[in-house]
Amino acid sequence: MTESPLSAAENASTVETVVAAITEGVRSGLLAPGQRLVEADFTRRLGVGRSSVREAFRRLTADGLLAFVPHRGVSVRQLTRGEVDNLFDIRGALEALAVRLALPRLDRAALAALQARLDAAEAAGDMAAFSACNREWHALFPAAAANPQLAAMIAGLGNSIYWLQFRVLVDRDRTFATNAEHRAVTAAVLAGDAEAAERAMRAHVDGSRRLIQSLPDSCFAA
Amino acid sequence: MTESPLSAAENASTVETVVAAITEGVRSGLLAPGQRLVEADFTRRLGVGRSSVREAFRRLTADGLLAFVPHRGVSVRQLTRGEVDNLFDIRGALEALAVRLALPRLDRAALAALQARLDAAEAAGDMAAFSACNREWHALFPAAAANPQLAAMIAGLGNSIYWLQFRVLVDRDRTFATNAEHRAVTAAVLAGDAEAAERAMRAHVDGSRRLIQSLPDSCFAA
DNA sequence: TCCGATAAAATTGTCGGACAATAATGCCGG
DNA sequence: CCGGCATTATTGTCCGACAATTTTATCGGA
Repeated sequence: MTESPLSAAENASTVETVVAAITEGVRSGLLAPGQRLVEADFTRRLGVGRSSVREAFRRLTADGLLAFVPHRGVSVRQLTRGEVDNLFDIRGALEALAVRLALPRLDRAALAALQARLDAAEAAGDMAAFSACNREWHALFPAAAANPQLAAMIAGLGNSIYWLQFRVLVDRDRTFATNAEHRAVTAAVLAGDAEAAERAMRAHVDGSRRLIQSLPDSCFAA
Repeated sequence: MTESPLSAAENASTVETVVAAITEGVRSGLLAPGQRLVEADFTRRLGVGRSSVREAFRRLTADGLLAFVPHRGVSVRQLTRGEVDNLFDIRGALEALAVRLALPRLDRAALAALQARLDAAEAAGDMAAFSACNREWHALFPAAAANPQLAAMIAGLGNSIYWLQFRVLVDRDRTFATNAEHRAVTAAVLAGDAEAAERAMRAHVDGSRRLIQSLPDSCFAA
């Protein structure tokens, strides 16, 4: 997870270099969703052996970033509308769990951090800053939950739907709605009301789901 | 996911053969938890190349069955008490979600199947049969939920804690308790009460958690 | 004897080549 | 225009090799 965005050929192993390169390509849009990735391509362009490329492919497949079909190689994963919906069901349950687990463990500093991200998101000028604040706010709960496996799962879900994230959030109304939902969760957390916090987080995930589902068919796989 | 229990060397690819062999070894206890697996060992014993063994290792690592450390290879995964507890938190949330999603989709046949597994579990003579019925009963919900990703996640969690399963359930009292918990979930499902069914499933998972946590330290990793 | 440092062995990480198996592509006759 | 066949491209698997790293064995000194 979370490598430095560029220059990955420093202290990392060869396969991690490849993993970083592909991740970068997918996130930057250079590798389009559904696009097929050919081993020989990467061996040449990156100057590494086939072993490393194949292992990187497999690792990214396990992470949900690539899709693998026997005898046909891997391609940048693209989900159907139904699969995205399925993932949002799971995400709702896991994020709610993260909030419930995190709540009794949030100290004064963590609560302040929550509030800070909220304020920063509201004050953000551009979409990149807004998106970054949101991600950081979301990550605070899994981090505080003292459950690394849960955090990894939530991060994995985020990977799977990342390619959709930067098609939305360009909507001014939605930023306001998102801020409001985040405020509702934060308020419940500050009040120490686990039930309400869970409910608010589920509602927030559902809001995000509805937004994503409103995208045109062209954003999804067949 | 879900391979045929035996005779895996027939129509499958080489790496699937290796995967099946290792899975069998772990499940049968031939490969003890924490035991290190050496590539050269399997290349010789199974008569396959290093590529296949390495890929099988990676695939099983992604599945949670093996643990991987760079430059030190893989070993049969063994979890600490805390990690098991973390997984049970996740499992509770996901199984509850599976029940909620499955409930409106269970037709007459599925409900009958639920009841049948329940009855079979109560009538089971030996532990193996009892355990099998329980697994089948549990699997009905993810299957009916029409959410393959959720089913895969729950199956993965099951893999991670499988090595503990056959250390318990040797307790006569616990079989009764398990049956009672399963009956409670089934009853709520038959009544169409999603809230109660979710609660009952959470309670069941927690019962299983308590049982596992009562095992001695020797069953867990450091 | 016990301990730490060094040397040897074992194991993994990566490369390159090779070939069979399978899928994708193009050609050609109908 | 279409179906069947040959060609090509790509993946699946094996092999051998060597560097990097870890583990084990050896040995000298306190």
